[in-house]
Formats: sequence, C-alpha cells, structure tokens
Amino acid sequence: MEEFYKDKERFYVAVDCIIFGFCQGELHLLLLKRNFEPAKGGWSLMGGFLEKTESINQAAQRVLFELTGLDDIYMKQVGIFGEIDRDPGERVISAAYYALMNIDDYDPELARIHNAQWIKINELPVLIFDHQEMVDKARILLKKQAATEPIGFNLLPKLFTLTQLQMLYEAISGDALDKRNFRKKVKEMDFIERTAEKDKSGSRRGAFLYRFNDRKQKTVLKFNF
Amino acid sequence: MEEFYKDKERFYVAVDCIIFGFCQGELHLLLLKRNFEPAKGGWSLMGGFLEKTESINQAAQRVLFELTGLDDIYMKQVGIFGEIDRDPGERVISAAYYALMNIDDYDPELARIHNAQWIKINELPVLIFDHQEMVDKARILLKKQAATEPIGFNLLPKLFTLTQLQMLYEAISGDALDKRNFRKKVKEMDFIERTAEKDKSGSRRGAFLYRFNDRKQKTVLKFNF
DNA sequence: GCAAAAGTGTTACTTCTACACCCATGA
DNA sequence: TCATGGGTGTAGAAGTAACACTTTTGC
Repeated sequence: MEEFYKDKERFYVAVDCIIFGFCQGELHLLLLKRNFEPAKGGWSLMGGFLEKTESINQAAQRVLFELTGLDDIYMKQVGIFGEIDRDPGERVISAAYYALMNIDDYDPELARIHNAQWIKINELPVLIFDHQEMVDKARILLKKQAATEPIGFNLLPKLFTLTQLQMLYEAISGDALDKRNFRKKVKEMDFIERTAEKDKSGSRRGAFLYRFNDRKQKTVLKFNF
Repeated sequence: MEEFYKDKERFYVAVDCIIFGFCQGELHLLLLKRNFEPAKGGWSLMGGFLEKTESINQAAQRVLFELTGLDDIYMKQVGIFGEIDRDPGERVISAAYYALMNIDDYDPELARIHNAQWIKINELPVLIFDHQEMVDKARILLKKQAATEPIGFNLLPKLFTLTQLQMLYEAISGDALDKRNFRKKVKEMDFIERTAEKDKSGSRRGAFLYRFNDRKQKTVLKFNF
C-alpha cells in the first residue's frame, strides 16, 4: 500500500437492489423479510457487501444473481447512499441499483428459500434503514428513463399484448393513457412488431402478441429548460 | 462492531467533482494539475476521501469548498465508479458529483494555490484514472437534466442577457437554437424576468439583463418510450 | 455613417388531444 | 345471444420550425 492512502479511513460498501416486476396492471417490488440481524423481521431490499474481487457493478449483478439465479437482467445505478447512521449496525456506504425483470422468469421456489415476496408498489410495508428513500428515487428515475428509452420491455414477457404494454406505461407514469392514441403511437415505432400469434387468455376474441426488436431508436430530448 | 459485519472487506471511498463553468459561449471544467502521487503531473478532477464524520454528500460539498471557498454550489450525483483497478495506487470506490457554478465567483488566487484551471470542455487534456468517463457521464446527465429542470442559471451570473442564456443552452445541448423562437419561449416562462438594467459590455446598443426568480415550475415529461 | 449586436411576427407544418362505436369469440 | 376485452379514425387545438429585417449607439 502506498504512502498516500495511509491515513485514510476505509468503509464497508454495499449494494442494494430495487427489483421491479410487473403483473396484473401493477408494478411490484421483490422484497425480503430478513431473518437475520440487524433489523431481523423487517422488510428490506436485496443487498450484499462489495467484495475485493469484483467491481461495484459486478457486485450488483452478483447480488441479484444470488436471489434470482438470473444473470441477464437490466440494471441501472440509482445513486449512492451514505448518511452516517443509515445502517444502525455499522457505517456502510451503499450503492443502489434498480433492476427490471419479468416476474414470470422468477422461480417461486427461490422466493421461498430467500423469504422473498413480490409486493405491489402501492402497498409496500415499512422498509428498513433508508430503503424507502432508495425506492422513491428509483421510481422517479424509472419514470424519467422509461420516458426517453425503450426499457419497459424488460418488465414484460418476450411476447406481450398492447393492452399489457399500455397498462405497464400507465403504471410507470402514473397517468391514464388514451387507447387509440397509444396504439397509433406504437404503430409508428419500428422497434415494436406484431407477431402472428394471439393471446387468448385475456379475452374471448384474443389479442395479437407483439415483440420488441432491438432496432436502434432515436432518443428525443426536448428542451423545456 | 457487530458480529454480522466481521468478515466483510472495507474500502477507501472518495468523491470526485466535475465542476462546470460557462464563459465566452463555452462550457468549461475546473481541473487540477496534480503535484502529488499517484499520477503526479496528470490532470484530474478535484477529489477527496470520505471521512468518518460526514455523509457522502457532505464530503462532496466539503471537497468543493476546499477548492473554491464556496458552500452554496448546486451539486448532483453522477454515479459511483468502482472498477477494481480504476485507481492504480489502491482499491478506491469513488462517487462522482457534478457541480454548476458561475466562473466569476471563483477567486483566481485559489486557482493558483491549487494548481487549478478552467479548461474548455472541448479542449480537455488527457485525464487520470477514469476521470474522462466521469466527465462524459456528467455531460450526458447535465444535458438531460437541463432539458427538464431550470438548473442552467447556476452557471450564469445573477443578471444575464438573453444572448448569454441562449449560448449557454446551445453549449449544453450541442445544437444551435433559433433566436426568435428561443426568446418567444423565454417570454412565456414566468420564472425568468427582465430587469430595468442593461449590459453595455457586449454591444454598443446594450442588452437588457434578466434574472431568474425561483418560482416553482412544472416539469414536463413527455413519454416517447 | 457604419459596424455589431439587440430585438421583433407570421405562416406552414407537425404533433397532440379528445372522443365512441363495431368486432370476434367462448360460454 | 350476450358479455368481455380488442380494435379502429377524425377533427380541432396546440406547439414547433423556418424565416429577414429594423433598431440602437459608440467609434
């Protein structure tokens, strides 16, 4: 170790994951009921400590993998949380990430093992530490980012109906959308394509299934100051 | 210290500041030429180590204060940088913040003391470690945020002309704006008000000076997916 | 009197919003 | 045959984009 760093403090560094899922017209979070101290019995985000052998982004992926067994999940940094007393046990600096996943990809058996549950975002229990603050920041970020980049698809199955897609964007944005205007807009997006298949589960008539193809998309950024 | 944390690693945690200024129609960054190891002689962002007694946001403010003597500067988290080898001296996790300040508020004497310089953002030297990556991310963020929130004023003096304001937004967005359309839009914003004063330095005729009043503003967020 | 920046409106075009009915099917 | 969700078009309003000349004044 070099001279320069000698007198500096070192800190525990953690990652916490805000894991979004979508079903039945509502956003959900995957939360854990802790069966260990500190805050045993409390609801929390999935988290873990940074290790020497990994970058912080890798740590976030690892932590998510430990919980879900999945390694190709869309993740994004939310921010760094570093209040002195945010974790009453010890001084811990935490990097928060949000993850977007399709609930159907999650093995319920793993949920049982980890004491995890999908909970509607509008019916969250009290969370430990500053986890509610992390969730709030993640929701705002998700809303902003979903408005300018096509990331919503990470919350849906590979094939989805337009009704599902509309409900998803209504859930993210918090506003109702007009069905005809919504579908008109979707038609103009060449990265959403209709398949020949229909989903008959939601109605007698059946709805066409659509798919996201990752054709590049211009991001529009309008200046309102 | 509690049992739970015992076997966890601890890390150095730093903050690095991307300090934006604006003059002569161009964005600038305040950079330091390091006269200490590691990377002595290299150009770098202003940084410092997190201390036990402060939150990470406070650390960012402190570090900025050390360099500028100013404590009311607009700052925003850019992200956390945690690659294993990002600092070749030691493993350091760094939280990057951008800061927006009026160049005129900066005492040139402090620049001399710290070996600091304002450098045009399009003429940056090679930066140490991953600082260029931090700058790139900060610029993208600034552009996005300036498009939806009135934060640009932090880069201008209290009184400014419309030409200055337009040049600022052109510098941030990277696009030329139409003068008449720009001024029309400004007229509709009730948080920008004209004063009776004129600035005669930029032209013989003189230009009216405007001021930002912090009246609340609706943030528009249009969904393009 | 001229150079240099400040200031000012109109029109065509694009995009957005609001709105209501028929369709296909399984039970 | 009927209940349920799927699917479709138009017209008025709002916003955006393109465009050129006059004003002021110090030198």
